[in-house]
Amino acid sequence: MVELLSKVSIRVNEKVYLKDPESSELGRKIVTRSIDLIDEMGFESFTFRKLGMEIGSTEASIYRYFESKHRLLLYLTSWYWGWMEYRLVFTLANIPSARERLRLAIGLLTDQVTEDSDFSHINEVKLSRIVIAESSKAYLTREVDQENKEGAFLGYKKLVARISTIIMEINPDFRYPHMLVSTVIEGANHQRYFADHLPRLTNVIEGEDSIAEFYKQMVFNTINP
Amino acid sequence: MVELLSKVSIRVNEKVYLKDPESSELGRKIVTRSIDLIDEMGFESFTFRKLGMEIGSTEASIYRYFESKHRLLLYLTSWYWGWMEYRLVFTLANIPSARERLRLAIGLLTDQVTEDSDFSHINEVKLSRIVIAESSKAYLTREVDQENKEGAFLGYKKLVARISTIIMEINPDFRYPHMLVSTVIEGANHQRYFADHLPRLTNVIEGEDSIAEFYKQMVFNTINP
DNA sequence: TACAAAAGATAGTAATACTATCACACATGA
DNA sequence: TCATGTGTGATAGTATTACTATCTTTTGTA
Repeated sequence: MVELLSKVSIRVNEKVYLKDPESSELGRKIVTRSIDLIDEMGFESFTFRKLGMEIGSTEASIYRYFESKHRLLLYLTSWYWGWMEYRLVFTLANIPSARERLRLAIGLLTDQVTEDSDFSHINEVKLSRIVIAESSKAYLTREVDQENKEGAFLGYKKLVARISTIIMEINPDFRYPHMLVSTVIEGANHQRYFADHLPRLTNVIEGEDSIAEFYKQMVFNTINP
Repeated sequence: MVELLSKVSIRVNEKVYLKDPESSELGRKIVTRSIDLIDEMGFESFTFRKLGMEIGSTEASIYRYFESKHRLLLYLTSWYWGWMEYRLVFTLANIPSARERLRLAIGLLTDQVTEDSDFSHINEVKLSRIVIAESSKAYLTREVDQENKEGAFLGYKKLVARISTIIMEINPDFRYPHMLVSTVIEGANHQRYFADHLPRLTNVIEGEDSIAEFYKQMVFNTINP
């Protein structure tokens, strides 16, 4: 899989960038180092000026790739959902049982990302931390409707749709598949954040992945009581 | 209840403000009008300068009440969770059945707030929209640990703890009560936002409150399969 | 070698999120 | 009645941010 992946790149909707960052050395550096910086200092403190200094370039050059730092965040989150869908397709290939496919899918969405797959210039461990702490800010803005029209959230929606399909295979009468899947994705991210910062809002049990465990229980009991 | 409430005020942890906004006319105006403005223009575009102009005062005067606009957001969200807990206690009083209490609690958390209770200078309908669209930003910052230490999130944690207790009454073996409750609260808010802006991430069925319905199903099936 | 496209260098702007200082109105209490 | 202090208003100032504009230099390629 790693070999195959090394020949593949995740496509991000072209509306979120001005110039494809995959198309040049500078573009890839912008992406790689922005992930480092946002992970270190948080999205609020991150600026194109700081990034420029880090990569030995300038603000102006970065603006040729991304219209704003918000668009860069859209790029990073879109890439992440694209990557997730990619992993999902491979993970579920040739598994006949729908229940087993759903189990694997929930695992993928809720397990902690602990290994950098190393098939790109993107560090997925750091990126997953960014998604946990910052991805809500990608859509909680006044520009959400416009950006949605432009397709900025297609990757997320495709992922949700794909898993909803599995749920409908298991129980065609279940009325809220999209709601359930997006609850799991957002929920798992929030619970990981709570575990680190607001532990009284969650239940982390030493030595087990409670979050993955909880959401598996929740999904199966909800769709097939 | 309305009469009783008119004599009561929601207490917010005093660390989030410099001077209690309930203690003066100006303070109450700051809170009332900031809710209007944030609801209208979003938290990003909202500034103390604009608020000052709205209430015929100045930036400097507002800064005497709140250290920053972020602290004001903490105040508003804390007030909201305090108000929720208050309503919860009244709603659940004298209901012997734990299952019925849980049902009512989930309803309170997930139903849309459509009426301004009119017992304070705070418009709860607008505030609930702010909570839906902006409250994640109250804790998704690098200052979360410090602010948590100061007690900025106590209201939220108390509410979660209170509902968790009911769950434990129903099923003492359930291992993730806090996780379930915070998943419901955050989930319901996100789903309302999705319904308005990213409808393919949810399932809104015309003429019924799908969100409340879904989370009730989810909770009961999860704790008592 | 010629030429365009990409990147770098530099400068500038309006707005933001504060901070600092001073003046003044007004209520209280001695 | 005067002194005092508190709360508020008015004004100004700062560092930083999120861009934009323009010009020059480098680099790949035909």
